Amino acid sequence: MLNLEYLNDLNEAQNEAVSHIDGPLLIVAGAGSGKTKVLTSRIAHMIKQKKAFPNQILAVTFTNKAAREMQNRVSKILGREAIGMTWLGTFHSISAKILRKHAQAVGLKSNFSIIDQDDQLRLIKNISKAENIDTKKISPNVIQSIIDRWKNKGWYPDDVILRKRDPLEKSFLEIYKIYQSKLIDLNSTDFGDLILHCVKIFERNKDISEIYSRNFKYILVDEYQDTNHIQSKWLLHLAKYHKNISCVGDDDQSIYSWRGAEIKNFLEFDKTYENTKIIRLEKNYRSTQNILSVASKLIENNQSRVGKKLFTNGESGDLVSLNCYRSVKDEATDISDKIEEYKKDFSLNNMAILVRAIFQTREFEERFLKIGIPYRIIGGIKFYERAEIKDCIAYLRVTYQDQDDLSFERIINVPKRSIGETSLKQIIEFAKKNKVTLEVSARRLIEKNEIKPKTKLGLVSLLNQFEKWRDDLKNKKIGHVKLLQIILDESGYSNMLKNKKDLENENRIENIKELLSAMKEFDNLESFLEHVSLATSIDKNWEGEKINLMSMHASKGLEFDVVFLPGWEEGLFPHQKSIEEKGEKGLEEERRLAYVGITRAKKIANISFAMNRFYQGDWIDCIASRFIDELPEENLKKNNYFKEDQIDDFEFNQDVEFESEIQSPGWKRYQKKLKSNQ
DNA sequence: ATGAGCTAGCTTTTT
DNA sequence: GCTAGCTCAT
Repeated sequence: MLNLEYLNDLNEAQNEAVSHIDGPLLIVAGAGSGKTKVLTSRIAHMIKQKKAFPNQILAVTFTNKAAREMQNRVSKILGREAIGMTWLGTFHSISAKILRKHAQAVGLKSNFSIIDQDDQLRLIKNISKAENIDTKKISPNVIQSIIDRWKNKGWYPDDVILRKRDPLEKSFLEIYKIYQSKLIDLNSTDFGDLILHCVKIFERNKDISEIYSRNFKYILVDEYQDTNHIQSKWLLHLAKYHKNISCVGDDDQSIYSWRGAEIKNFLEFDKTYENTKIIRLEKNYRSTQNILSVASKLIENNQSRVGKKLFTNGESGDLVSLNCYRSVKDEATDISDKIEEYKKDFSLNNMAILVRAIFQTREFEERFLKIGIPYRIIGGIKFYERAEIKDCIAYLRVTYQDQDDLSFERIINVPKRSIGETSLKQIIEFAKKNKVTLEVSARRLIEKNEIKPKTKLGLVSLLNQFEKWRDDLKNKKIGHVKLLQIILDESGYSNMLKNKKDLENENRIENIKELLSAMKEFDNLESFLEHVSLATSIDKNWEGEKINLMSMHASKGLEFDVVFLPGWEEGLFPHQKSIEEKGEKGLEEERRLAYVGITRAKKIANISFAMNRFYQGDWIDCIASRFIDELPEENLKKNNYFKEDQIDDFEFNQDVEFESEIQSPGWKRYQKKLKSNQ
């Protein structure tokens, strides 16, 4: 007897979406309409109905978190049957998996390194230096974004179509050419390559693409509105044989166009795939009617959208608060007072302050520190992007993959080995001339006795250590955790940290300890390095009771009982830059961001703005965001400051005492400590 | 080879 | 106002 219990739990539209298994399907899923539930139930349904084995289902997400969540929820429904979902993961992780099997088809070895944005930038800087490009005229950041854009379009350097208008593009292309061949030399890929190489392999080797497209009987894609051109092409290849592709998304929540996302993929899905069935999930299970009405009215101001009407059977709930404050400090103060109130009914973990720009969190941090509300900031510097962590990874990579010049360069003089800029330049020049890796170059130069004596000492010992660590890894079969400990001790890295006793270094040591413990989760160095390349954070449980501070972008996919949305001021939200750069399109994306923000709230939403803000060194007067005029009056309750006379009474009053308190070293230390503990 | 001193730029950041 | 990144001096 089939256990179809999971179907009972669904509403009509959801049920239809789950049961419609064959053929292309587009699920337009509004905020809080249970899209993850539908996706996971679909997978369960396919397996239960014996439509496919777990390894014949491809399920793609954008984030590791979403992938993990999906895996967990499928497992919950299926139990043991869910084992073997080998193709559930992010675009990048699945691409990496495919690419490792066929690496030689694009000139790589299967143990290639995956570099992040930081390394990308370093590589571009190196190239610019070598090619005598003035980085002031052509900034590496710009080059990087252009290269990414080209890769998102599916262009290798030879495919690039230049726009005549822009004469600079020609030099960008030159750099791109060098950059790309350099990556191959380094046996490395960047994030864009993972997907681009796959698509190129599929295009050039029909036999390979057929293996995969035949295997994937069913394909499911989450957050489809965020896919870019190359990702949609990637999907097209993989869906070619069975054409059973279902995509879930919400055009109203497309907020990553600056990452190359094209809503076009979503809006034109039914043109790309013939006989597409479209199902709308419009029943919202998350928010109260008032919150939903405010969000819906706002988003109706957007022109380019599929259009859907969200509804709920839930109660109307509290009116959405709309508050005007004299200054940002008043805003922070009043919000913290409200938090104290709400704390009686809700857990701090279920409250969030969502901001447009991350600097806005500062005002709240100061306030929370002052009155002792515990908080955590989500976002900011990612764990694996911290310098000390990247150093560790670089050591491991050099040991594992000797072509990785970027890692070599990173750690060659960390800790200090008297290998200065001149010596490094010498090594780089020689490597370039003889087309060898930096490591080989260094070895040759030593043989030829062309390195300064003092430098030679440090360099020889480092190179010998590489040999030793590789022997530890390959022949002595020392585990990866132990290996890193050995490396840190023998390289002098541990001593370097221990000798400099300040708070920052203590944090670094803590972070490395955390890294070591995270490494234990992996079977071997190989799988750990793969994880590191594609992950950004070590998943920590939300320890303790803390209110959450994060950007609206970071809040996508999350929900909270109580949500505060401060700083709704023209210029900040919608952000000036966004409108300047992308005009009406930019404005609509900002509005979608507002929509995402509001719809995070389950029970209580507080929108606010300040009339005065200290911004980039100046006090500036602010006016309410145009979005505020777009909110429906009947669902709002406004505070007193909306009354004229109150505004006239307003007297500017800068709190000097507080300012001096902020700058005290003790405060900074305290803040640093709190930040590192979150 | 390190640090003081100056300048430019300052949105978001799934991988 | 803050800070990263660079230059120039020691």
